[in-house]
Amino acid sequence: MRSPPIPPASTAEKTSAAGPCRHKAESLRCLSCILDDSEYFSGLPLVAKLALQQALNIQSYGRRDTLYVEGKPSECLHILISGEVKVYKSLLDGRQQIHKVVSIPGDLLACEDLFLQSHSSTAVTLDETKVCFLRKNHLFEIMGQHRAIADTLMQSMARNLNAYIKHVANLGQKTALERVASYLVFLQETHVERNLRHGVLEVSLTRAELGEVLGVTQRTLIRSLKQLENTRLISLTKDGFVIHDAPALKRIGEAS
Amino acid sequence: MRSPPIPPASTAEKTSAAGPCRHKAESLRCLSCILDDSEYFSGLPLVAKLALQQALNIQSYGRRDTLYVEGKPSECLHILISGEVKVYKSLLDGRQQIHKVVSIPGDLLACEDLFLQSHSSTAVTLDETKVCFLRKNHLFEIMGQHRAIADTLMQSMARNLNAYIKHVANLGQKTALERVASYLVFLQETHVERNLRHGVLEVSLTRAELGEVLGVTQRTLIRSLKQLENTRLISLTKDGFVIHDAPALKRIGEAS
DNA sequence: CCCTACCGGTGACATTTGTCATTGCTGGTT
DNA sequence: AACCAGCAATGACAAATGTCACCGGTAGGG
Repeated sequence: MRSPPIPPASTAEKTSAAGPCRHKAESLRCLSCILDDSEYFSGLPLVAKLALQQALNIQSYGRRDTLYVEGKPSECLHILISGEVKVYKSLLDGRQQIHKVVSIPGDLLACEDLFLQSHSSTAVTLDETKVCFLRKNHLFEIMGQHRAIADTLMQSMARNLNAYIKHVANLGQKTALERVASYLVFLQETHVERNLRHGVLEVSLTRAELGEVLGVTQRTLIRSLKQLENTRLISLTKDGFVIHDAPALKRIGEAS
Repeated sequence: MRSPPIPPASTAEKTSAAGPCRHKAESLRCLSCILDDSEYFSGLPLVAKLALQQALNIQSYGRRDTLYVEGKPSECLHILISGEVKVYKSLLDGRQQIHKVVSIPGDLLACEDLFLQSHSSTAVTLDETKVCFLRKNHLFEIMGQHRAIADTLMQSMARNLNAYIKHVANLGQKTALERVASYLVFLQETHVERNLRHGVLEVSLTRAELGEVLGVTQRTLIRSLKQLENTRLISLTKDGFVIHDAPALKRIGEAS
């Protein structure tokens, strides 16, 4: 009974212009540095990284392109190179629940669907985005040869699991204001060396989407933001949020 | 601002009376059949199972005993043998969010904390319960020798992850009634060969706890149950729920 | 036996959140 | 310049949910 149904998926094939992969020379060169830069993969032994590299393919997407769709067969694991992707589930009447926004290079996409026949959620880019992907059977094969890769994957899954646990705690027992506050703190903490320009927290989600992350409507999201602004904890600027009093925000959003 | 704070933890050491582990002869005999019975471990090669068995210890708990506490060092992985355990997080003011109720023999407890220094949640028994546990360093050692165990663990983690994803979808975008309906369906589906006696769905949670699972207060939980009863979809009996029209419930709780 | 504690359930009311219609701003297009 | 689409924001009102005080049954303990 809310927003209109899911927009049609405009799958992309184009190799878009602004590839923010720090190197001009694409392909292997780029892949190799992805693995090195990533907090998760950089610890792998060299042979393992090489084996991975050879199985990877790069793909570029534009804004609001679809990576994969809920219910469709799940065949690949994706690794984010650059850009941002929202991952969500839809209800029949159009309500959407955004589970996460994946924006850290090296983060995995669809790793929760690794042992499932089909995708449990839909992934759509927010920006120009590059990912590399890896067929499941290929991955399992490599994992058999390199234990370190299985370990890495398991840790990544554990991290994911803990993110979801935190999300459940937020959605389950907090008021709208508390959710907003703790999400802002979360954003600031995770984006501190990246999307934070001149103290302004840039967010690529619309107000409605932010609401879908936090399980509230656009109306109450705005109400809560306003309330935080009125109490001087944040400011709303044209291109993002400015956080004035992070400790106070943290206190409001406090769970345990 | 709601219920009183967390009850004190009365850790148990007793070997309680009603050990529902199908065999009288405890110890190794029992452990071996746990691994065989469990959907997750039964597929393991024999050597792997033997290695696991030797690292396991059995522990018995009474009702409302604490297995582990949020924030305390996380040192073991637990495997449920029998009984039921609720896993939850607390907010400062006493609000609790129950993440899951673990009740299937062979299910893992604290596997989300495997790579964490301390437990991210608290686990308390609902019934007389037996678990076996396994020190982390021991586990990692065994995993190194038997790849199959690492695989099993990863799959278990993936299953867990998907359960949380489903939970997020419920809590995020559904009304109280929808949550209750989909939880009842979930209970019926997962407990169909176990807790379902004469068509009555027995639940060991209080109304307040059920509310904490679904992220609503006791009051609205009861309201929703009543509404479902008034529309003849379920009945409330002294010892549980009777589901009359599962398809209709499913339709109400439908996400996708 | 009474007493008490706990649990399920209810009513009345307060508060929060959702719905809907509307405004104004902005950037892009013609 | 005129127009349009998309987004942020607001007000008024409706509906859902939470809070609180209370009742009644029941199981366990002295």
